[in-house]
Amino acid sequence: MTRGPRRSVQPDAVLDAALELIDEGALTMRALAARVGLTPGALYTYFPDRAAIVTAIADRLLAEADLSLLDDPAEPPHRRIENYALALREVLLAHPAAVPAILGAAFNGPMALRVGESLLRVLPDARATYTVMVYVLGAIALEAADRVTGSTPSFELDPAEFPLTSGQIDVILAYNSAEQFQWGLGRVLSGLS
Amino acid sequence: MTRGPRRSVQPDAVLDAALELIDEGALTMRALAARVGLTPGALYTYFPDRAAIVTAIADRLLAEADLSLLDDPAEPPHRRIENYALALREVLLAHPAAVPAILGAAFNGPMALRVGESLLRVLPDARATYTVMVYVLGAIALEAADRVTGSTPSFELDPAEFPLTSGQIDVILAYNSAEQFQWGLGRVLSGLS
DNA sequence: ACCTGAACACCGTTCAAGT
DNA sequence: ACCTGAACACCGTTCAAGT
Repeated sequence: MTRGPRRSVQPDAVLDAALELIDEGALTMRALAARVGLTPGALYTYFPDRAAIVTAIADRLLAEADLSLLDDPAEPPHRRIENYALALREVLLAHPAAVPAILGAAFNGPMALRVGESLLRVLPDARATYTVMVYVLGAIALEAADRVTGSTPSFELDPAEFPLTSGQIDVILAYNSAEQFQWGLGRVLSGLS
Repeated sequence: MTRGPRRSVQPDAVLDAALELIDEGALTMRALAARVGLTPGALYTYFPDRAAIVTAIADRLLAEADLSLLDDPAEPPHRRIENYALALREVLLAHPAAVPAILGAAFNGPMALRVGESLLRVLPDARATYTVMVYVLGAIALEAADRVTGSTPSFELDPAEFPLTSGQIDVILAYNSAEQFQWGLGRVLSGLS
């Protein structure tokens, strides 16, 4: 039914290259065109503009986390959410520089709707579902920001001015861990019960 | 002690103009220079680069939320956090386009340390404090993203494919409200008790 | 120290023209 | 429809030269 290959590259290949460039630190139309062997102008046959490429990547990343984890009948509801949240964290933190775009397009893409619907199946109160999404996306966004900036920046910390912060500095430096992520999610879920 | 005015504009005036331009949708060094009556190159006497301007703005916005709300002895701990969180939300959502920068520089600026220390005074467990920050900043980031994109985009929603989403569409459209923000924060805090 | 003018090395996007 | 080549209207940053 589909016509033969008229384009020299597949749209998915363009998105692959675009994600690579984001991971490398800078996505530009010119670099993207060069990577797929095209002229910059030719990209506008594939996507209307740069923003469309970014939101397409956001939706594709969202699709990489296994949504069926939320429907696993072998697990209790809270654990299903935990499993999916951890999977999503893994997928998104593999591409920290792409995370801001995901936050930006969080509820626009088709995949976001599917995630929301699946979450509602296990946590039927929409307010509770939204609270979970806020926690999960917020934690991932903060971790991602930390990774792109280059982790914690030398930390000039005066113990006299910041006694409590200094006293728990070991915990604070461990903020960005799956353990802290999971601990907080557990507290959030318990507060929603 | 300080010398007389050698510069034609104050650094704070540069930041004011920069925030204006962010609010208007695009901060460029050239537009910023024009607004304060300088040549683009002259800006590099004030700030080393564009990124420094953005993080300075982030820290200044963070400073606008009244931190003393966290130490108000007339209020119980949870309500102090609620009051501060609502104040911060108000300050940041007044400049939604600047919010991503705040997320990015969340823990680097001097003001962020002060916020953290104050939070630890009312919620002494660093893990709990971080969980609250994740919720608060996550909620603000999602609301801000929604505002810059231009609120909810026409919403093509098939009730057959997304029955639960459709059934609570009224709640979902009210996601971005101080009420939802406060409700979720209450649940988070109760989970942390 | 502060500022200008001019340059350097880039951007995203458009569009006539070719196939 | 897809693609090239070239242009348009921008960027951030640097730097000699002036005050």
